[in-house]
Amino acid sequence: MTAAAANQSGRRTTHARRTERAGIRDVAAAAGVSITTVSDALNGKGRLPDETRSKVREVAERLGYRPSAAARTLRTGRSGLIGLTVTTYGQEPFTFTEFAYFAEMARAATSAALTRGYALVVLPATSRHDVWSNVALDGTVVIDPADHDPMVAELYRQGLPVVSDGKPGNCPVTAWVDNDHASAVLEILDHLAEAGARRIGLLTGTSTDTYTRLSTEAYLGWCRRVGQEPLYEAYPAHDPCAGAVAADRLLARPDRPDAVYGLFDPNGTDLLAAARRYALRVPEDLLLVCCSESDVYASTEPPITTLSLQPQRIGTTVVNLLIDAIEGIGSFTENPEGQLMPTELIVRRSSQRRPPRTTVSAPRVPGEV
Amino acid sequence: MTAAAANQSGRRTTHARRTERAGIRDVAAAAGVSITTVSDALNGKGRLPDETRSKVREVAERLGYRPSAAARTLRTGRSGLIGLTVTTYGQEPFTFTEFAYFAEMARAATSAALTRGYALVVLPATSRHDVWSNVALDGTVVIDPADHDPMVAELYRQGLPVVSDGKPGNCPVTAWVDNDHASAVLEILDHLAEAGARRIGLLTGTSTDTYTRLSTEAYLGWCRRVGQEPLYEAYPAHDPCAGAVAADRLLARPDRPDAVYGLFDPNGTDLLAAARRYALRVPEDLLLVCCSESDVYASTEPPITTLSLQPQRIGTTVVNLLIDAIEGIGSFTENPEGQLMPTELIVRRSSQRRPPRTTVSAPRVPGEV
DNA sequence: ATGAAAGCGCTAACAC
DNA sequence: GTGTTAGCGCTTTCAT
Repeated sequence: MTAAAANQSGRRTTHARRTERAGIRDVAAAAGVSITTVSDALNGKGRLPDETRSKVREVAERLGYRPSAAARTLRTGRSGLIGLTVTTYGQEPFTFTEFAYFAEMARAATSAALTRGYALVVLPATSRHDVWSNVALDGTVVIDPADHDPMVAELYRQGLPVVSDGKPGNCPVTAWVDNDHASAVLEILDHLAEAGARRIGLLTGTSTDTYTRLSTEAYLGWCRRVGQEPLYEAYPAHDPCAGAVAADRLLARPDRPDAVYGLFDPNGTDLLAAARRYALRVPEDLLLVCCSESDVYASTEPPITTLSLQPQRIGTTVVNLLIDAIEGIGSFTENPEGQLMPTELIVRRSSQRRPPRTTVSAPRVPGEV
Repeated sequence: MTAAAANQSGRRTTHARRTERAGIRDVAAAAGVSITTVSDALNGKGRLPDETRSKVREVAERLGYRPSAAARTLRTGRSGLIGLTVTTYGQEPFTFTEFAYFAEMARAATSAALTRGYALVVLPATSRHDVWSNVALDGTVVIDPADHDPMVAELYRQGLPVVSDGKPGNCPVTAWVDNDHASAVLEILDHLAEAGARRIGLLTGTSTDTYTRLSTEAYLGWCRRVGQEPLYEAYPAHDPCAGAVAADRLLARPDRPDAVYGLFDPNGTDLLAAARRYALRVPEDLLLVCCSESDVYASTEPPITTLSLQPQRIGTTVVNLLIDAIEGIGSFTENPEGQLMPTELIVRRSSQRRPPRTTVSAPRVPGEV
């Protein structure tokens, strides 16, 4: 045993081993090497003979040694943690996963982070300040930042990379990713018009996030262009009851639309229920499209056409951009890189006046099995 | 300026200020106090005059000082981070939020953690080992641990508190929470029998988790008791397509059930679709109940009776138990505390042969508005 | 090829 | 009341 090892273990014992877990010094002492060698052996660094390396590994294993993440973080300045900040709607406590979009996006983001060796922490923008300051982040994903988002500004000041889901209004993000919401809406409106709609209504939200704003603007622009009177109802998107009421109101109007596009997830079922109340057949009397990530719409009666924003893709991309920024040495550009991701229109019966010929086999009935 | 301050700032400058951010020493120097005073002032500790306290706060604010979470964690042994481990089903990459149950549970857990000043990290049990060892956790919530779960054993060895969602088979958890799955199933079967069902079928899973096992056993026991031939189809619960097929198969049997309980979320819509294919009216020809947290079943045609496992409640409870264990000084008991949480049966039309009198107003029709 | 020593930035014990 | 000092457990530079 070297003098150093004796010294170290001596110090340990005098402190009456207040920690149960083995530390790097214990491993070094047990293996008869220095802590440097242990560190290098375990991290695959330095130029040690394979013999030493495996010896150290074996001893570490035997002692059940687990390096301290805290110490490593302090020393290297990297925590391996990235934040996911969800803008909470209204005064709701925490609406994460309220919409399937967030749930899917968060899942993909978590998954992508893990693949690259990072863990992901969900931290609502409105969290207690002490929570934010208590967790060491290497960077943050921000969903739909506000125009002059103070939190993004603060993160920027701290020198942390920030990537946003949703084109940022006026804040210093490293990169951003978004759908082309305007195009998506126009595609849907054209699709409905082609299916015979003459008066297309919109179920939209009252909040001012980019998605709602861009989509509504695109709708209004389209109406202006084709000379249709806008027919829409807006409601606070975070309130599911309000959504059902708004759907009902839209179909109760004297100038009732013959097609509706709903911007939020549960609008499809709400509109379907409302249509039933007014004895409107879908798609004969009313064409329906809804923006949603849920596959329940594949088996409603009738199945409802949906627009998917592909949150998995966005979540994955956003995280990878962030980790690139973290690992790439200061790729801070004054003008952030932005990229638009495609959406996917899944056409089902609710938006087609006459069902197209498909290759799908006819529904089985008993006896035909 | 004290000698110490001069010395500190001197050291800083010689290092050519490699960090941009202000440290505690900078604040101390600028405020003309020692770093201890800064620490105490900012953390509300020690016995400082309010004057000093506010002075330090002001200086810290002016300098944009943010304490280093990494250093604090290393020093105090507390990271303020708790893990949420999701058992992934089969070979699927990461099924978190696949079922609304997980999504809801995770949301509630995150929220509860934040309320108590902790952040939550989602870490699948199968994550790369380096991710696990890279994040300093104060404790972990484990969803549905396996019988002799190696991960739980490892966490226990590390001295970390573990609380499980789902009664643990044989592993050392600090506490656990679960629903009374057996009772819930019996309640549903009785409910269906009361509504006139003579042959109740079950849509169940092939995996061996506690939920599936207990529920299926309860069903089989009930059948034995009332003398009904068991009628069930099992499928890998993580595969939505398999669910639709299994639903179809169950209704295609020559000994077709006149009521079905589905253990997993999308079974309701699948069964409804299958019923339509076989021209079965719900609830007249087929009674339906499904275990789900989704409210789409309130507006299907007909609305479907669901069993809610109350994941929000479970998520909240589990996190609070964990944080209690973290903050309470070693409340490790040999026999972990377990508690059963109630489930909620939400009765809708799909499980009632004749609709009960309700106080709900009749659906509005145009003109009545 | 290996080891000694210097901190990372903070908190807490103790001295004044 | 306030300051000095000793580490928390690692990684890394530099010397050998």
